[in-house]
Amino acid sequence: MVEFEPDRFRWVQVADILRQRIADGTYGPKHLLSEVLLMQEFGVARGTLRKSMKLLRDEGLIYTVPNLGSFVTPRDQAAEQGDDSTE
Amino acid sequence: MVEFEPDRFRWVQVADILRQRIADGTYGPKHLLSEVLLMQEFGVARGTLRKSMKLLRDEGLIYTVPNLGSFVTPRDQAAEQGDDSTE
DNA sequence: CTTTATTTGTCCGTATGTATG
DNA sequence: ACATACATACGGACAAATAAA
Repeated sequence: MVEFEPDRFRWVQVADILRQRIADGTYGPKHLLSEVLLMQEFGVARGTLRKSMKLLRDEGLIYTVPNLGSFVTPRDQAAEQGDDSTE
Repeated sequence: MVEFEPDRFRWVQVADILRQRIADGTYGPKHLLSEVLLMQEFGVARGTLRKSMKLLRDEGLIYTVPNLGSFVTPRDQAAEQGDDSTE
């Protein structure tokens, strides 16, 4: 459960937590940011979470594929070159 | 087509109708409660119908098998012995 | 074994209504 | 009047499992 400060808007606090997780590396480039899971985790409504997601999307931290999900934007796409080939 | 009262939520009214049909015997133990068919019959969205189904499932009136369908919970499982349908 | 159809599970996008500050 | 926050309700789209041909 997440503690929310009454002074700051919830959707701002949620966005702040998500932003930190992205910077922290908790959410990798392939991590799915599901609205349903996140709204359950934070205990907020969908509209609230979507507002947070919109902020992160506006910042370029995540990108959303309609009917699929939202994912973390890779910081360096070129880094994929030197990586594997097993895929 | 089903008439919905504006005062009560649709998913509650749908659940009420389905509950009555189960008690009525319209839906037997082997009857498949298809989401697609029911949403077409009641003229509601899938999310609405799924909410009604969740309520009935929570009440124990129906059970849902993933990727298969939802069925009416037999009141008396032993009754299946002496009872057999033309199927 | 492959294909097709059916069904549930889950995802996002959108709009509306209600309550609160 | 306005923004926040929640719940309801609609729609479309994709994935996975099951059953049947």
